[in-house]
Amino acid sequence: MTNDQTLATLCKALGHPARVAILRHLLQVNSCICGDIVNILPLAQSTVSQHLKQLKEAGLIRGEIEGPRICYCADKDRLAAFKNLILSL
Amino acid sequence: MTNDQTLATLCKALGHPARVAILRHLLQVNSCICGDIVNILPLAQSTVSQHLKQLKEAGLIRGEIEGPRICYCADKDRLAAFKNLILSL
DNA sequence: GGGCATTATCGTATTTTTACGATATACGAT
DNA sequence: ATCGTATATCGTAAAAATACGATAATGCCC
Repeated sequence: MTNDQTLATLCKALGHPARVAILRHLLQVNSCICGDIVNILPLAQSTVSQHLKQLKEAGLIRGEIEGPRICYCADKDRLAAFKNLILSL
Repeated sequence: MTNDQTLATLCKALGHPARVAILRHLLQVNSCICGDIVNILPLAQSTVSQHLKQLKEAGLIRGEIEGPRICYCADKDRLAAFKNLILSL
């Protein structure tokens, strides 16, 4: 994957306000909540799950199984790499 | 427009490798070429024109009429604002 | 094991994006 | 005025994104 493609992929992942909001929230609350995101956003649970999947596929967040629930958190290394790619423009 | 929405809009504009390539090229060649972009990318002229339109609508590039051709250049202020929004994450 | 809570996935409808060719528009040059 | 070049726009087809409800899957607790 070229740098341009990586950058485009990461940008695309953040190319929706809901996903920006999700990432920002995960960065704020260091403890990784998940169902709370559904409560915060005005979207159905399945829609939030889809957005989470897209962020996960882009590598911006990770999800760890924790009992019956899944605990998401931001991948700060990946975010840092994203910032560097943007700054390289 | 909230910060999240602005960030999402800018990210969406760069959420395609062709548009990343266009922006990067405009930043490299300070003189604003246009038809050259069509030669560089493996895309039809109309498709390139559409990508330019999206970048222009996001404010990342500007187009100035220069005789029969239109001269595009990157909007460095807007790009700087984008970088700041990303860094604020 | 049965029920409860949490999350993912499926199916689907609607909208948006992407890409192209064809056509229109604008301008300089002849 | 006509031609050629450069760019935008239109029309359209195919693919992808977005959103939802319904359903499945997972794991705790009784």
